[in-house]
Amino acid sequence: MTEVTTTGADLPRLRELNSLSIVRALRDHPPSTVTELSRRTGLSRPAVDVIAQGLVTDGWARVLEPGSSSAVGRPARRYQFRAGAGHVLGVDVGAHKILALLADLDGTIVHSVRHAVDAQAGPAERLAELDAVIESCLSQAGKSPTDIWAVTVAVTGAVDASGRTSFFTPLPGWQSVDLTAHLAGRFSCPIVVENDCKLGALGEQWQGAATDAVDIVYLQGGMRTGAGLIIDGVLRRGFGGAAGEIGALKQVRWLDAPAHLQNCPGVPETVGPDDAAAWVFNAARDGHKAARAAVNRYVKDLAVGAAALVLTLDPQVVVFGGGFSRSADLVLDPLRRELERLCLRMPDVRASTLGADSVALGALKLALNEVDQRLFGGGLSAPVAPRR
Amino acid sequence: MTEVTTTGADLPRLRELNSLSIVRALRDHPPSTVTELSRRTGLSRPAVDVIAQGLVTDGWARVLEPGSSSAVGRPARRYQFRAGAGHVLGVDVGAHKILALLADLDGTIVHSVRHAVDAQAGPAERLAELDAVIESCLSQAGKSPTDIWAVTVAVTGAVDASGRTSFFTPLPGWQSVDLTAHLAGRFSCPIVVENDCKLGALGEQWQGAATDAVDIVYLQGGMRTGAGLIIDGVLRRGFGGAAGEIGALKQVRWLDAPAHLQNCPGVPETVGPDDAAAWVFNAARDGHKAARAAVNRYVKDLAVGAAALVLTLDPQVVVFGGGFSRSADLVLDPLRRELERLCLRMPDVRASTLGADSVALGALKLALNEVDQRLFGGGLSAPVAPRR
DNA sequence: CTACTTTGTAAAGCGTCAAGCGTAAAAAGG
DNA sequence: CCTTTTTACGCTTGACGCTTTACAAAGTAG
Repeated sequence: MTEVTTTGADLPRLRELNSLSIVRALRDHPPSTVTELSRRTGLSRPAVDVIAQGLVTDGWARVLEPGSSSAVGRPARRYQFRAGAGHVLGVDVGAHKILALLADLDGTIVHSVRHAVDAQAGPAERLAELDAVIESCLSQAGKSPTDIWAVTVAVTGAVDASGRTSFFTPLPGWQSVDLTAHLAGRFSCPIVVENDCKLGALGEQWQGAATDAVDIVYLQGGMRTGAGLIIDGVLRRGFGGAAGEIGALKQVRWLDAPAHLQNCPGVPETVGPDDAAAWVFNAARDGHKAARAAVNRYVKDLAVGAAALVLTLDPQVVVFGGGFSRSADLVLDPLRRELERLCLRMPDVRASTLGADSVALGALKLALNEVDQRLFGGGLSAPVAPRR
Repeated sequence: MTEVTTTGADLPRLRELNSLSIVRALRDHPPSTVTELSRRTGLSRPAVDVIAQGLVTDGWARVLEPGSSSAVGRPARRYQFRAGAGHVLGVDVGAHKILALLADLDGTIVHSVRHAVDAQAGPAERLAELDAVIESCLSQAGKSPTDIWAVTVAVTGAVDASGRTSFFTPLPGWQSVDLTAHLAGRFSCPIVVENDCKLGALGEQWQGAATDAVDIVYLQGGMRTGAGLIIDGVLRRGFGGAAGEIGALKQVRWLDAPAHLQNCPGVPETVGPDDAAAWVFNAARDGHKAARAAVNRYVKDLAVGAAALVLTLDPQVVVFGGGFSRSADLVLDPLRRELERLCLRMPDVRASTLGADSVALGALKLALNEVDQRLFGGGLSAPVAPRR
């Protein structure tokens, strides 16, 4: 499914292309017979056989000798992509928690570690916690940093064009942190830092509520409101990495939208500011009048920005994710009503199915994409970790 | 530069791919020697020679026998892409005029015809005028409809996903018109109907103010305000063809923005409503106080929608086009100031260099793209007009 | 005219894939 | 247990397309 530029191609290149095509077919349906691969790629059986054997000697695939086959006829040898040849790491550095996911090249999650972090923690403390999470995730899975082929870290705030620094962020003291540089000492593989909303969108497209769509607006509803955009199947960063930051427009009341929930009258003293929103949602669900009004005001403000995104992009799907997506049952219907009122063509409005994990999963997916691009983008090199 | 999906490829496919690569190299630098092509494509000289000769016999290229060569060594035979093998038509159906451009496969304009149309004309009259423009454009260039390989028509209003009907439009009585069906009788080639703002964006990217950019927001400023979006080099229509219609949001005062100019106090009675805006711009340029204020109010309203687009997409360039782009000298600076105030990362703000022609040129480009996709998308068929 | 440079073209060699056919390995049926 | 059927394996042959090499052709520079 990947694309290669059409320049002059000679025979070795042709074989490389066909090898790639077999690798892809192998990854899509893990244990495949030669005949299946032949059918899927359009290549002849002998060709597939030779290539598959080459992949085995190169270390890209392993062969499963025929076990108990229930079918009639000679049981076929099966080839399998060696997903365990490399691993990738996706990390979500949030305000309250740090979540690391370790996965193999198939995207199968091997291990995950989640640590709680104080929202007020300074950058040094947060970085130390990040290191601890990564360290324990690797060691508990029995992996070393050299086994990792790509790392993606999700942070709040926009990430600039080089994918390096986040030039503004709500995390205290986080502006001056160069995460890439910080991790460069530990990993020699590619390191990507990306905005959390964008990665949330990627996660929902990969394994969440929008696997069927290619034009997606992902709304992150939480103490901070944001958006991630997928257009024609590809995550869009914008020229300077600031795509989706419609919340910066004052007419779009995203900055103040969560305040409707936090400042809702009737929240007990015992409920902290971080839990106020959850309390309001629960109260609204129970019929609490002021809470319902607060939720409605929140959705009304959310919808203005959402409408701006929808009118700009005309997406197929709008996914509501983020911390408040647990209360999507209260949000979705009024959000739909508002969008119906404001938009020309109504998109499909859905709740996130990944919840709080969407960002880390998106980070994982971006790391996998990075590996794909490096290893399969131009030619098929040996299965070793790419270097920066 | 075009992409092909990586499926299994055999030898004939390889040669097809290389033929394509040569065709492209040939189109980029028209009269090329075999050695040049060999260097550009990476193929060996004999291979290029064989393929080029094949292209000549197929009718895709012609050969120029060596003339007076100033260089040392044996003078080289030169191959040239036969741009005249086919032609495409781009038509802009505006409120006041219909403009048709006829070009060869290189995009070189062979002929153009412009007719004025009464803005109040009904659909029947407008369609008749469209037919007349196309008819005279073809006949004056000595072409018949069978010489045309693709037609694109620009209309105001959104165009739905199938590219067929425009489901709302400011042109009187235009809703019920099925332009594709109307033209299908005359042409057997692909016919595409598209929104004028989107095509304006394409035109500016192709030959206008944004040839260097791949992330472009095109603003159409005129009696109607609209936008076209190019992201990562590709014109984006949105899932339902309604991308860029941010003007439908009431908070974005695009609907009323031109009214600031039309209702400006001090416009003489003798100036009709269609010319009021032009008068106001001229007056503002002469220092007329009320006119300057009206222009500023116009730009302020324009900027809100522009900011929404910029914040959503974070483009590299914003191009100001449409009828008012003749007065870009008055618009650009205040527009920049407003965007600077509203946006996170400031894009490059430029005036259209194509003016009123950008839409028709964009239509031409879309028709050329259509031909490219049909003919060069998968394999290299004979040079004949593609059929729907 | 000769030396030199560059292009055009032919021949040889190699790598890749498709087609075809015999063989191997299992299950099903007698 | 043996035969038949079914499917996969693996080999050979042939065709195709590209590269390399070599050499003739067509110009310029001296």
